[in-house]
Amino acid sequence: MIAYDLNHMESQAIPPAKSATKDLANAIPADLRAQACDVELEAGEALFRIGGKVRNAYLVLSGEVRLVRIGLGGAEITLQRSRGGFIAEASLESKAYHCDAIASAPSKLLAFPAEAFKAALASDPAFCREWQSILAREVRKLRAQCERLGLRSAEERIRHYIESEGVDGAVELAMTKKAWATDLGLTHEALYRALKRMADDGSLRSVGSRMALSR
Amino acid sequence: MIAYDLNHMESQAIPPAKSATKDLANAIPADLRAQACDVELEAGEALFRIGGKVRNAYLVLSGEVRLVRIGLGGAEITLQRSRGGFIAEASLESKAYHCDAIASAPSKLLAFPAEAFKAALASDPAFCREWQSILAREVRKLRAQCERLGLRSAEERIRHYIESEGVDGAVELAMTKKAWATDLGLTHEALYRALKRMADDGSLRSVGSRMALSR
DNA sequence: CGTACTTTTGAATCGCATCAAATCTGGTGG
DNA sequence: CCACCAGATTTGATGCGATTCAAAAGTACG
Repeated sequence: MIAYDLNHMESQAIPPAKSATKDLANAIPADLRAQACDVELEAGEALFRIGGKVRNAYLVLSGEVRLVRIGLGGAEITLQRSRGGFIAEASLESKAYHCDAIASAPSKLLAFPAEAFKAALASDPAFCREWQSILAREVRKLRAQCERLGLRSAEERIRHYIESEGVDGAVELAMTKKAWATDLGLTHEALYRALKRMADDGSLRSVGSRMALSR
Repeated sequence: MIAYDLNHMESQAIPPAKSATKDLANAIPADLRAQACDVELEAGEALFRIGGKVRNAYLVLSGEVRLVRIGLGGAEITLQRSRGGFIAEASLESKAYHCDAIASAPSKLLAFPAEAFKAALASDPAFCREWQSILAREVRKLRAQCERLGLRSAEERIRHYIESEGVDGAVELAMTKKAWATDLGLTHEALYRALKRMADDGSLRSVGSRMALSR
């Protein structure tokens, strides 16, 4: 039994699924949906372990699940973190898992039998198209995220986020600023300060959770 | 006509396609492959422009192509950067492009007619599966990359890279260290210094382009 | 054998992380 | 309704590590 770093555990329940997750659930054919099981995990509990046989496709409904591998020095390496949406879908093709999946907060998920999932993909052209579309959207979002994290300053990342996720230089944040900071690869302090600087010099107007760039 | 930031232009030709790109090309059915056109771009040249009709799926063989949007203040926002592999594949579903595609180095690509591409996906189950598998791999790679860029120190990113991209705590780098630094979201100086520190304290052994973690 | 680029090292600076602590806010139970 | 609590939001002080600017040495290739 491996002890996981408790720094990554959220002490409190994480808000319910985002709307996007609901869309995902709707994309699933009824007959496949009927075969899904509910899974509930406590913080720190494992969904699967490295070497385990791939039996299911998992959809995270709420909470947070991380894919983790233990490195040489015993340090843990997070490969993916899901707070809604599919997790480890790339493992569907493998026989066995190449990492551990650990809930870092109390989480609810849906488990679809892997065989049924693959069969549905093969036999249901609409689902197949939908699945490709889901993957393609995910790829686009992740690429933008990588570009953003490659930027050096807090302000550049904020601008990039608003310009790429928002419309016309404005976004309605769907999360707390603290969570946003994590998404941007910043500490919350750095984010607050950068926002203040931008508000002060007039390049950003912020009302509640709506952020709009100026000029 | 929009002038693009020349800082992002590579003055020199970028090495030929990685082996992964070759695999991609092989995944494409012969009849689709036969319909592909070669495209060559000079540095700074546009592959397509925002608002343009989506006519093709593009595979970058060599060089570098960036998807770029111009923000409010005239600053450019890079959404994706491809140095091999498909680019803008998420746009296949759209009618028109929502960003510009600019070569930042002399580049060669293949253009597949979008209709033929989609038809092949629909009619060729093997290609459809292969395409899903390509997307899933891409998703996995990008998620690992995002996790890596979220790490705060150069050393952590190096460890993460080696542990997640390599085998048994060792990788054979397929690029120059300078290019690696960009992948890691670091300046090349920061990478060289971090590598030296790690070599000095014995946590990394490096022979040529092979990097191995110790302990 | 010269040119272009990578690799390496140095010095100075700046921005972000870190540690601390005070307020604010929404939700809970008495 | 109010007291209370857990997080979120802010602000401050400090230090470290990465960026930046510079320049030298190494290397591949025509």
